[in-house]
Parts: sequence; C-alpha cells; structure tokens
Amino acid sequence: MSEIKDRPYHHGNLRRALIDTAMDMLAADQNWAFTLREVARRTGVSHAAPYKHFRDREMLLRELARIGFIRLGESLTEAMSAGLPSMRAQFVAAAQACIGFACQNPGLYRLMFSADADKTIDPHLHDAAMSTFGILLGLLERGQRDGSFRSVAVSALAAACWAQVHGLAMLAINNQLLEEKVGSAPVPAALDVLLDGMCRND
Amino acid sequence: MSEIKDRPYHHGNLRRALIDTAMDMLAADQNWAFTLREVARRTGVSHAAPYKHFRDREMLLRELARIGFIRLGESLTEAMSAGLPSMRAQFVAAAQACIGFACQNPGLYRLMFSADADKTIDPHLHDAAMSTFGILLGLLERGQRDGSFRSVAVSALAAACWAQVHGLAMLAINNQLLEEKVGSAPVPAALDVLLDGMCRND
DNA sequence: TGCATAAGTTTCTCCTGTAAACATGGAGGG
DNA sequence: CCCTCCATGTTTACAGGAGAAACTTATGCA
Repeated sequence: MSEIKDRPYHHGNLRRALIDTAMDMLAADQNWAFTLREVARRTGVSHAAPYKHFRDREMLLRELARIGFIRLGESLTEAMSAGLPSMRAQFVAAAQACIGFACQNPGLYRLMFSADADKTIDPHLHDAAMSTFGILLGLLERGQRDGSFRSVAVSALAAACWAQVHGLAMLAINNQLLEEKVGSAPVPAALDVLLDGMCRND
Repeated sequence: MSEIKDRPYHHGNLRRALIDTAMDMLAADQNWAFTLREVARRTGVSHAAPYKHFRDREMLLRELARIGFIRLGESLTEAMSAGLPSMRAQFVAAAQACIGFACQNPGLYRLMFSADADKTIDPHLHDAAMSTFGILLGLLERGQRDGSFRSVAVSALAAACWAQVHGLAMLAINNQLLEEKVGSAPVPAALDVLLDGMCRND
C-alpha cells in the first residue's frame, strides 16, 4: 500500500526524489555546476515542478547542505565510537573521518561551507551545522576532563581544531596539498603538530 | 602622449580596465555573483568585448586570482618585516595579515581558493600561489634555523600552518566563527594552540 | 596611400532561474 | 456515488548570461 513504487501518487513524493537526484549529481559531478533544471530533468519532471517543493534553487541547496551536516555528524560519531584507547587517537580518527568525508563528497562538502548554504537564513541548517560542531566540542570537553587535553579555554581548542580540520579538508579537496610543498602525508603530519599543542606533554 | 586619458586609443587598454572593474566589483559585492556581461557594462563596452582579451569568463577569474595571490604575498611580506622580535610574533602577524586580507577581500579570497581558479590550468596562477606559499615556508625555515620552531619536517609544519590559517580565514569570511561556540577572539586563541605545538617549549 | 589586422559591436543560439496560467487527479463533503 | 477543491504537476513566457560568428573601425605599417 504505502510501499515505494517509483511514482505512486500524483507523481510520487517529488521532494525526496529531487533531493536524491541532486545528491547523486553532487556526488558524480565534481565540477559542481548545479542546475535546478537538470535536477528536474534527471528526476523526470518538468523544470518548474521543483518550485512546488522549494521556494528557489538556494532552498534546495540549503536542504542538501543540511543533510550533509547530518551525514558528516554520523561519520564523526562513528569514527569516535570505534573504541580507540586515547583521546588523541579518537581526535585523529574524527579529523580523518571529516577530511575523508570531504574528499569523498567534495561537491557536498564545498556546498556545506559555501555562501549558498547561508546559515543565517535557514534555522534548520544552522541547527544541523551546530549539532555537528557540537560533536567536536564534546570530544574536546571529554578530553579536557580526563586530562588528555590542556585546560585552556575549550573555545580556543575548538577554534583551532575546527579551523585546522576544515582547512585541511578544503585544501585536500582543491588539490592544494601538493606533495612537493607539504610532504607525502600532510594530514597526519599537520594533526600531529596541532595535537602537540593541544595535549599535555609533561 | 601615452598618458592615461580614460579611453585613449581604439578604446584604451581594455584588458586592464576590465580587470580593475572586476576587482572593484569583487570588493564591493560580497554576494559574489560575477557576470562577464556586467563587468563589460560597468567598463562601458559591449558584452562581447572582453572575449578579445580573455578566452572565457574563467580566464578572467584566474587572472584576478593571480593578482590576489600577489597582493596577499605583499601583505604577508609587509607584516613579517615589521621588525617583530620573535619568530612566534612574526608568525602571528603574518597569520593575522592573511586572515585580515581575507576579511577585507572576501570575494577575492574565496575566488583564489575556489574551483574557478584552477591552478592546474594556468601556470602563472600556479606560480603566484606557490610563490605566496613560499613566503610561509621561508618563515618556518628561518624559525627552525634559529631554534624557535621544532625540528620536525618543515612540510608538516607547513601543512599545519597553511591549513590552520586558511581554515580560520574561510571560517571568518563565512561568519562561522560564532562567539557562542568559539570564544570572543578565536583567531589569536587558535593560533596560540597551534604555536604551542610548533614551538620548542623546553 | 592603402591595406591587413587588432579590437569593438551586433546578432544569434542555447542555457538558466523564475513567474503565471493552465491541467489533473485524488480526497473529502454532500 | 458524484462533484468540487487543492496540491501537485505542466506549459508557456520572459529576462538575463555564456559564448560564437559575422560585421565594423581605426591604426600601424608597407
């Protein structure tokens, strides 16, 4: 009855279909030339149909970004709950999960941090982003409580980590971590430097 | 004779005029909705004129990015040559100069690190970017020689610094350094954490 | 003097975003 | 059980952008 049958109803639940198609396109095209019309075309509906579900193109983009933050959060949570012994190892795992996520979904990741995904417009998007950021904060707080991380203001740690990881992700995506300049394994190397500043090393 | 008189010649040296107009637009519009046609319009020529000087829209964008890297390099050099006593202070100055540059020219900075400015296509752009990156490398090497910075592989330091500074710049531009999450002065706080890992602290 | 050519302009095609008018079919009231 | 309304589609229309091609000028040079 309520089974998925491709286009059950009037046309099906287009909203979901459009999001899925767009997500697929983001994954496939690293060129990132997003077009509402092509999303509609690939979904098999007229080019005006999407406007019944999204006020404009950017509203769809924001929804994609929101889902991206949720997925990123899941990746982070999963990486951190792998039962790694030290906080430091957990942090490295989370950072690498984030950068891995970015490299596997460059279009989506770029979108999530682009001006198109304006967090001041869409509270849901804002919440999703903050929730994901909160995962990082949680890790840092736990690390401070158990003495792994230094007891400076957690906001300083957070800014440093957030910037570092996001910076590495962006540079990795844009192929700007050239081996000639930055070594063969820049991500762990950079994280080590940061962690040396974060961890208690007495 | 060869004085600038707005439109001296056939029409003047359009190339330069287009670049200047585009640069002004980048500085004014934070919205970053770049159109070749509007650049042409604002420069007072037909919409097809730019194609006599730039193969396509992206070629102009790449030239803008190239100039941006040169300017950023100048900012960095200036910040570093302010006669600051310690390497650490010099690094902070350079980092803040970079982030300040980004905040004052968000459109340009975003362009410089966007997919539109594809460094694999344009060797001149690639060289400009590498040259600017080289300024950072130079600072790190000097700091290692005089014992300020730890003697790990300089490429690890470079990756960490590059990512950190670029990450902070991008987050700052995108208004994602929210005080509630990241404190009131996230930039120096984050740099301090990083520097604690970079510097010899024995 | 006169022509080849760089540099601009017009015109054209194809694409996009978005609005408005129109169509349709399923759900709910009589 | 039918009829009507509305959500969800489609068609059509319009403004703008990228870029190609054909046309026009004025300059530098033979």
